[in-house]
Amino acid sequence: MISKRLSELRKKRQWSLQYIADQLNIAKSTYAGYESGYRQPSLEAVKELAILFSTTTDYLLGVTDQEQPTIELTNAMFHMTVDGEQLTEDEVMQLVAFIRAKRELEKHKK
Amino acid sequence: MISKRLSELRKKRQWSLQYIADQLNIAKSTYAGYESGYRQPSLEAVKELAILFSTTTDYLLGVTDQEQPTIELTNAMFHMTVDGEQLTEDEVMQLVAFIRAKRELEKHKK
DNA sequence: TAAAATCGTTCGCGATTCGCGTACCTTCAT
DNA sequence: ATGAAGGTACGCGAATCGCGAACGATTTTA
Repeated sequence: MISKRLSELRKKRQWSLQYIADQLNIAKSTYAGYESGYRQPSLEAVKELAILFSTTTDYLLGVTDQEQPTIELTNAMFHMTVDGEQLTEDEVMQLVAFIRAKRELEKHKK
Repeated sequence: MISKRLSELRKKRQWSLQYIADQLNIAKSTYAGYESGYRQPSLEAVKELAILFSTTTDYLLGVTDQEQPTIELTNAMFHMTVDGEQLTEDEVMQLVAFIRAKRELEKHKK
């Protein structure tokens, strides 16, 4: 799974094997092994690859299928900030109400 | 890092080493090795542990320090939904404006 | 156009690390 | 006392790692 993900991400960015190997300070053949599935990267390497590709380790490992996480606002089991300041539960609910009202309005416009 | 995280999460849930080993179908000593730092779990094990603990692999690996992800709304590099429906970039910006205005108002109330 | 560089792939080697069973020590309930 | 359960530590064989080297195919440079 991770081999597929790495291959996709690298090609999308048009990076070479050597470039990534240099970023992680490993041999080209080592990284090539990750993509071919011949080798498994160390946990540390997985971590660095996620950062390099600006994605999450969950995506690389196949825990999730989305390169960037999708958040359902009505699910309050996560935290959000605006300008670095935490949103309260109330504020999240107000946001949801705001979006719903706005959509309702647009539906009637048509 | 992962050893520390695993140890914390397990103790918080008051689970035994044996229980987790059973869930992952590995030996107790194997999982114990993960917590002591004597061994590193396979990528597959990391994946399963994240699911078992209801957290993310990013947290286990120390990419992030939050058990549940925190999202900065002004960073538009992620996706959000309300009632399963994707928010547009415009809508996200409106939300941010809404929160900022609300906070400004509250600041003046005091 | 010839030479050199870059790219991706594969393989063997030595070294490292894995997963398991086992043994050991505590604590607690029988 | 005895046994079950939790946690820790270690040796062993097996599996896997990371690296350098070699290769053919393109692309770039001289």
